[in-house]
Amino acid sequence: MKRRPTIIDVAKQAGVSKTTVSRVITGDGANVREETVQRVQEAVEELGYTHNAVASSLRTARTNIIMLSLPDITNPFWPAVARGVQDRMEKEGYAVVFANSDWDTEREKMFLEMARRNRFDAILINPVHVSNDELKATHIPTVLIGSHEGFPDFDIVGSNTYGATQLALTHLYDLGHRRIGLIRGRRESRPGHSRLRSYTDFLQEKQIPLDNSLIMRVPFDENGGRQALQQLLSLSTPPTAVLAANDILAIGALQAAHEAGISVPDHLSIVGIDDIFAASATTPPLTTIAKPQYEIGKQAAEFLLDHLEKEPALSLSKRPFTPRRHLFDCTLQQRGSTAPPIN
Amino acid sequence: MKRRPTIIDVAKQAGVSKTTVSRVITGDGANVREETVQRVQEAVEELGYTHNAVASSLRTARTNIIMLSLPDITNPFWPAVARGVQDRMEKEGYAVVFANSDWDTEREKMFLEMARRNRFDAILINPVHVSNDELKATHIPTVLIGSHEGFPDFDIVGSNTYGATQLALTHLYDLGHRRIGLIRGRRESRPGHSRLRSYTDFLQEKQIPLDNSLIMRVPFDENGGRQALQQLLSLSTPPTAVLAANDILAIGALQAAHEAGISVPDHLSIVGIDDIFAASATTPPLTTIAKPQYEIGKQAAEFLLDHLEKEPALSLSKRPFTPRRHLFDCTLQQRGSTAPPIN
DNA sequence: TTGTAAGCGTTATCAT
DNA sequence: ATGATAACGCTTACAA
Repeated sequence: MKRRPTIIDVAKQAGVSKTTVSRVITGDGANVREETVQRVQEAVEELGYTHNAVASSLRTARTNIIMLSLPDITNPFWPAVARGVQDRMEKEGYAVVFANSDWDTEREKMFLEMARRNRFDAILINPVHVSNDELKATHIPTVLIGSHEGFPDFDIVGSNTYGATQLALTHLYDLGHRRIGLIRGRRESRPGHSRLRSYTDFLQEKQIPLDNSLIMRVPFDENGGRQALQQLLSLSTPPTAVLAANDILAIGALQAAHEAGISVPDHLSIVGIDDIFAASATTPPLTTIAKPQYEIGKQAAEFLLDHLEKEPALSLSKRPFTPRRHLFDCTLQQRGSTAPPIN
Repeated sequence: MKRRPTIIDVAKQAGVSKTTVSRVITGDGANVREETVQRVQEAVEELGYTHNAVASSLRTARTNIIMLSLPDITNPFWPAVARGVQDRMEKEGYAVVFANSDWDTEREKMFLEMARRNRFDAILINPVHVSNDELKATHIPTVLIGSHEGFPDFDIVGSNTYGATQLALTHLYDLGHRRIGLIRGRRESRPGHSRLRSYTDFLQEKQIPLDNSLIMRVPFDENGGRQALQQLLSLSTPPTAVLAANDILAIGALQAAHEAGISVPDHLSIVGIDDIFAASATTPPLTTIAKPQYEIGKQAAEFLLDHLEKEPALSLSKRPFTPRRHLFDCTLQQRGSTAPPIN
């Protein structure tokens, strides 16, 4: 039973000190003779040595691991974002740990604790229940994903949800719709607000009276969308168009429409938000507001790297911190689920 | 600038030795007086101490982190599997690092190297390019996900791809189809084989002559499916039904059919495999073969835990190892994209 | 350019 | 039931 070789073994084999080995391995080769580098590398080969990142982390206080905390990895929106994050962070040598809170408060907090215990270098999070102060208390450099308010102490990357909603509503309005339903996710409290605000602002601007029976609040999944639409259809004067807070809800609504024998877009227009893969696979393909998911992830990583390059521990506490927000604009992805109202 | 408190600080505060603190923290409280436990815990509270997992790992040679290596996290199949893995592993206190190889050989290998350097406790992988021996060389307990052959040294969890294919073909055959196209993914070399074998076996059993022009091999995405179907439709006698190796390909094919003005299922039946979310969102909803994705992930985690509970380092090398394979049966999810052929 | 030696924060071993 | 002390494998002043 041979244990794994350490730098000491390598040092012996190469006939140098472990310091020198360390210098070679960390690429700090600047101050090592070329010939010595060779000898060390040969020894590494021969022994099949692998650098022990754990020991290194203990010494350097950097793990090169970051955490990405998300509410629901099975919503296709997030994997696309995650890829942007990963592509960028990997390039800098960071590994990305996924934390899937499943909308659960305790889990979300547990993950923060995990990040602390494991001394992860940074956190990227779409906060669902966790507060600004709780995030600050981790003392870990953190960047938020999602257009959230109430987080004055952090950089935020997201999309312009307010604008996205306006875009969708304008599209419907221009087609001639005046009675427009809104399907919101129940859990999505914070961004949900910005959608709602955008909705009411829009109605006001267009001088359309607000009808609360047109606003549905349902669980954030396909079935939620289905239920919401069923209820909307049962109104004495149903809407001629519906905006759903995301594509999953919209697809559920679309299915409910099919099931109810309502033809989309002839008798009902439906718009989603996100532009996930499935949006283009429905019939009719879903008109939706596209968010640059990959870019969002990438930009979030970029912000994080800024924090990491400076003094990791101090970035939050010390110098006056002005949070940056990068909200990507969204674009209308016009497909087949919207058309002028029939009458 | 106060550094983070260590067990030494806690020990001082509580008036005990750091050994005792360690005992309390690791839950090894068996041999500590209740009163002492109290004192230590109070000190922990007061100082805001968090256990340093890195230092602990260095000493114990366990990180409580496992790696999940996947080819494409944006294929909705995998997040569902991942959730099963995470739910199970979390319960045992493990964190899960995602590695997204994006079908790239170098990246996949790089991730193995990462797992070694970081001393991850185990690897869960859907191997795309990596070989049995390369996996063995990591000396890290590993379990495979996916129905792969050529990996004699590892436990495998997956689904019965061969059976799934038979199921789909039988369904089409029973509907009356005799000319059935097959759309395979180009990259998916190994499981692709088992689908192909199942396909040819089936034809043979039913005494249908094999027509190679009915077998398409395309990139593993929506566009691949689209292209494949276009080509199949351009044949002098096109197939009356098509089986796609996964739902993404099937959805691409479905779209191509729409675009070509071919009505599904009236003029063409399409079957997918996986039953991802989008499969039920298409019109017509896709008939497909459902795999128990969450269960697959959970079972894989279960196998892994077996390895972890025994001597981690020895599980591969020592005692005679009989690999287990747990292949879940798949079920036909009959929806709207299949019907008897028209003639 | 290279080596010596002192940590990093734990846990394991052995005493007491 | 508790404590002293030696690892764990690496990085980093400081010396040479």
